[in-house]
This record gives sequence, C-alpha cells and structure tokens, in this order.
Amino acid sequence: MPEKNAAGHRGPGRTPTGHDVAGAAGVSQATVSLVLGGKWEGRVSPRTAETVRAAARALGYRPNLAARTLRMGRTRTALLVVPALTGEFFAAVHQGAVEVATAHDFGVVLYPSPEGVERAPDPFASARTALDGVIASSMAPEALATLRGAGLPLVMLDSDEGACDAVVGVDVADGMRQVTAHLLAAGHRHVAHLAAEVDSWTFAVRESALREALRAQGGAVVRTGRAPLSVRGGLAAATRLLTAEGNGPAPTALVCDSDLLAAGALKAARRLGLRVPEELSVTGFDDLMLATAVEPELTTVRLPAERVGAAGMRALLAVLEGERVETARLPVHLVARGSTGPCPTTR
Amino acid sequence: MPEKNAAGHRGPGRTPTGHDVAGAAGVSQATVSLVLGGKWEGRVSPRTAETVRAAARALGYRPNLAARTLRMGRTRTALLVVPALTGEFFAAVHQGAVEVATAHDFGVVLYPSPEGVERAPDPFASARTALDGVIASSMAPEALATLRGAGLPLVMLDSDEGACDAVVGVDVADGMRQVTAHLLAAGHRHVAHLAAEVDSWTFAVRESALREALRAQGGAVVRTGRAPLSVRGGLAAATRLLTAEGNGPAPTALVCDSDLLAAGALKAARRLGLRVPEELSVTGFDDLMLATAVEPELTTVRLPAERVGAAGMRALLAVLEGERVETARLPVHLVARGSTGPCPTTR
DNA sequence: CTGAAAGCGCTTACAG
DNA sequence: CTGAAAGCGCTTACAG
Repeated sequence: MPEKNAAGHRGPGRTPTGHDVAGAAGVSQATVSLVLGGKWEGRVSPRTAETVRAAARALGYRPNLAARTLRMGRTRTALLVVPALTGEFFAAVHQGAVEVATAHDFGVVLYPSPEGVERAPDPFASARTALDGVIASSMAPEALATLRGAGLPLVMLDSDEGACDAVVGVDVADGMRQVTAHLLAAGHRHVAHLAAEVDSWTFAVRESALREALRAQGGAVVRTGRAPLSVRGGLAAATRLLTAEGNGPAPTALVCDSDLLAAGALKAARRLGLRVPEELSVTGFDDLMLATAVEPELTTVRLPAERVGAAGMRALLAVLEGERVETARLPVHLVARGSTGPCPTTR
Repeated sequence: MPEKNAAGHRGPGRTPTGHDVAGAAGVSQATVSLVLGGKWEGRVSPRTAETVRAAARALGYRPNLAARTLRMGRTRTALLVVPALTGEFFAAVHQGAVEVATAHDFGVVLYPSPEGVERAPDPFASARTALDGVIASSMAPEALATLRGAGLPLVMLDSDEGACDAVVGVDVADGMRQVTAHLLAAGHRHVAHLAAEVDSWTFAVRESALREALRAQGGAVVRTGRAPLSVRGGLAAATRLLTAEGNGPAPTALVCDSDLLAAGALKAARRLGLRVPEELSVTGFDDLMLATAVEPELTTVRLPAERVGAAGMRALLAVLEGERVETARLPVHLVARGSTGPCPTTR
C-alpha cells in the first residue's frame, strides 16, 4: 500500500484522491469527477461545482493518470521514433539516462522546455502511460521492426512506406532540383555528388533527384563519392573525389547530401588549396546550425523540421479519429550563401 | 468499453489480458500474474509456468501498464528536464510534435533509437505513466518552478541548488583551470572572456573560475564581452571585444564560454583579418560537433554528457530507494586543437 | 441535480 | 501448488 514513495516524498500523508476531494467538498466522488472533467454543466449545480474546485485546489489534487488511462482505454500518448538525436550535448545526456533507465526497467520521458518567453506547457502533461500510436522517422529502421508487430497506428516521416497509416513527407526531390537550378544558373555543368552512406529513403531520393534534374537541364554528375554521415566522413570522401584523376571532366561543384558532409568538403578543399567558391562551389542540405558556423557559410536546403513534427502529430491524431489522412509533402527551399559562386572559366 | 481503438487497430478483437491468457492456459489469472512477473518459483509448478508462458506468447500478451501502475503506486518513469534540445534537425521535429500534442492534451514520449550496432532497447519500455521523479538541468529554470511544488524526488544536473535530493555536477571550474593553464603555458597573459549571456549556475562558475585561475597564475582577464548563446551572438560580441580601444592591453587569447561563441569568434577574427592561432588564440567549451567542423578546429573542453545523464539517472534511482546520495562532480578535460598557439610576441 | 455501483487489468495477501 | 477476492483511482451509465 504505497501511501508515500520510498524516500518519503510527496509531503505528509497520502497523495489526495478524488475521494478525498469529495469528502472535503461534501459530495460524492462521482460528482468530483464530473466537475473536474468539465462534464458537469446541466448535471451539477454551479455552486456545487465551485465548491468542488475549491476543495481540489486546497488539497492540491491531481487526478491519477494510471487510473484514468485504465478506465478510458486510451493513453493519449504518442511515441516519436527518431534516429539517435544529432550529436549535441543534451542529446547525449538523454542517451546516457536512457541506458541506465533501461537496465533498471525504467522509462525516460523527455521534456524539452521551450526557449525564451513562450508559454511553458505543464511538464506533467508529457507523462502518460503506454502508447496510442507512433510517429517514426524512416531513419530508425531497427526500431521500426519492433513497432510493426504492435499493431499500433503508425505515421511515417519522410518515407514512401506503404505499411503505415499516414505519411508526412518532405519534398527533398524538389530541394535537389532547386540546388541543381542554382548551380546551372551559375554556369556549372560538371557536378560531383557527395552522397551519404545511409540506407534510407530520403538519401535514395536525393541521389536520383539530383541525377535526373541535372540530366534534364544539360548538366551531369561526373563523379559520386559516399561517406558516413559526419564531418570526418565528408572530409575523407571529398578529398578522394577532388583528387581522382582520369575520370572524365573535373567537377566545378560539389553537391553534398548533408551539411555535415559539406562542412567536411570545405575542410578538404582548404587542405587541397582550392578556394571556395572561386574555384569550387559546395552545397549542403538540411540547414543545420553548422551551415552558418563554417566559412564560407553553406548554400544549403532548409528543411521545415518543426513542421514535420507538427504534421506528423496531426496526422496521428487524425488516424486515431478514424479520419482519412492525405499524404503530405512539405515544401523546402534553397538558402543561397557564400559557398557557391559562378563556374570558374579556367580549370 | 474500448475493445479496439477508434481506427480499428490492434488486429481482430480485443487486446489480450491476463484473464485471456489464464483461460488459454487453464489456470487462474493470479497464476498468470505470478508466472509472468517472475515470482512463481516455489509457488507454481514448473510445468504450469511453462504452459502459461506459452499461452502468453501465443496470444501476444502484453501486460497493461496502466493497471500495473495503478496497483503498484509506482510508475517507474523519470522526467528529464533539459533546455530546448540544441538546435538540430530532430530536436526541432520533436519540438513541433510536442506543440501540437500539448494543444490536444497529448504527451510525447521520445525514443532516440541507438546508433550503429548497439542493442535496441524495447521502445515500449520508454512508455510509462506519470512520474516517480525528475532529473533536471539548471538551464531550464521556468520548468523547475513548476516541478518544485510537486514534491517529487528531484536530481539537479550541473547546479549547486540545495532544494533537491541529489546533485550531479560537472567540474566546469576545473575545465576553465585547464584552459587557463594551457594558455599560460603558451605565453598568453592578456585574455578576453566571451561570456554567455545566460543566467545559470554553470556560466557563473565558468566566469569566476577563469578569473580566479588567471589571477592566481599571473594572467588577467583584460576584457569581458557577453553574447547570447549562438554563433551570431559570438560573432557580434567578439567583433566588439577585438576592436575595443583604450581598454588596457590588447588580448592575445579569447576564452569563450561555449563552442558556439567560439565559432562566432573565429568568424569575427577572419573578418578583422586576424589570423588564428598566429595572431589570436581562441578556446571553446563543450566539444560539440561544431568544434571540429570549423577551421581551425577548436581547442575546447570536453564534457562527459552521457555520463552526466547516466549519473543523474543512477542518483534518482538511489533516492527512490531511500539511499543517501553523494554529490558527484564529473571530470572534464581539455582537448587541444588548432585554434590555440603560442602568444604572438608582437602586437 | 446527485449518489451508488460497476468495471478497466493488474498484484498480492489470504485460504485452501 | 493453485484459486477467489480485494483494491489501486478513475469514468460513466443508471437510479433516484
């Protein structure tokens, strides 16, 4: 009978329940539930309702989520499956906490507090039971296998997977088309592609879209290199790409599948004594913070990350309501910066 | 009576309960609970136990977490409170999902799938009810106010707050001492400090530790600039710092409170025609991915982020067991790279 | 307008 | 070795 937790927290005595509130207000527990659940109008007198609210406030009552969930059969919780959070500080903090938690059969709910002056949502709103559905990135395939069998509503992000209830896509193909148009307008015709060595839908699309767009408009991919998705990987692969000989015309532009690779490419160019953008143009993809930290700043494609998350959640809510959900494909746009310039006439 | 959810998922019929397993195995529901809970030895015959396990497997039984939580009074869930995830792609995806979810009174459980070949923990292990305790960064003060009143066990990260049950610190003061020693050994005596304009414990410590260490060893902070925690902010503040006149001796080294600020400082130096590290040394803090993406690569201080998370979780588990928890202070170390060099003799 | 009662799916004494 | 029963705290028909 857990009247308090092991460390004696939650102050003196038990956590108040609806029954306690009922006692304090002189009504039944059912009435408390009705009032606090906002379903009292026409069923409880306004005066009684106010009494109940006052009692709840006085006791610091918080409804027990487990009980509500058990009764309702709905958890109001979604699972967001993403690739390991991009390698920054708090992502790693979270990872470490999850590892220990998992070993102790504990779960970790992450609550990213909003920046600046935005309203702070109640942290406790994030804390719920089990799952009603899943929103998953196509970049986390191992996790997907586990999820598939669960029979939960599933929304895929950035994928063309059929085995799910809705898809929220990002128009990366159009992003590559915009990159292509930008380079062709600057006179480039011979492009090298620094591709991510990652087996996922989004990178397959980037590759085919780039080839197609170039061919359609009179340019060509003259070389392709592959690298693991990191600055180091980009540096090594770009060095190989830029020093390869006898493989047809030398590229005047290097299109990278990600800003990470592009940052590596910038380092490679510098070490090879190639000036960017005078002698070589470089483009990234994603518009990470990195893109404006390096010099020159990267011409890249901005992806509407927050909108992807929002659209994914909306799609899941719609699926749960039994509504039909159209496949969304969110627009992206090119951000031209200093890493691209006119095609050098001599090379 | 929610036999299936609104969209008709979970396959045919109801989600199986312990009672269904009991029926299939020809035992009581209590026996099922004992067996599946691992508490059957000496109470249930091995044969019966095996029958139960087989039936559970056949039905695809998963215990209802809400029911278990309600019965146990423990949720086995921790809340990790951090500042908005550092501005990379999936952090923003998460943010967007949380916003919509919150508006619909939904929670979002984040499950970062592990990179590479590491074992993939069961995604469902992360999905739990309510909270047993909280692990919080001192950089999310607004959220803390809400948490304070809840009476939950609280572990603070990187803080000296007294109003909590345990503290897991990072020895940032020692990090600044290592930076100082590194610069003094290279001959620098006049240091400018590019401080983060963030009101949190960790930055207060960085500032005082730097001043103290320099003074103790014959150097001095000759100028201090403050900037919002971003590359842009660092660029602007570093430009002011490096062009200020008549404020005593010119600095030969710029110590930054974060890699973001240092990346901005590098940009400022380049625009002012100052070569790094020949004419100016720059140091960062945190060792983000950014640190090796920029040129020259940043001399910085590596923080054991994963260990912070792990130690925080461990501390919370200990608090929940009613154990005394000592304040930890995890070590950090300097990573020397290309952005620092010998003090220029002429300036 | 208000209360008594059922039941969500578990775990754990308690009988046998 | 196994089962019947209580009860965790809610929500929601159903009576009155």
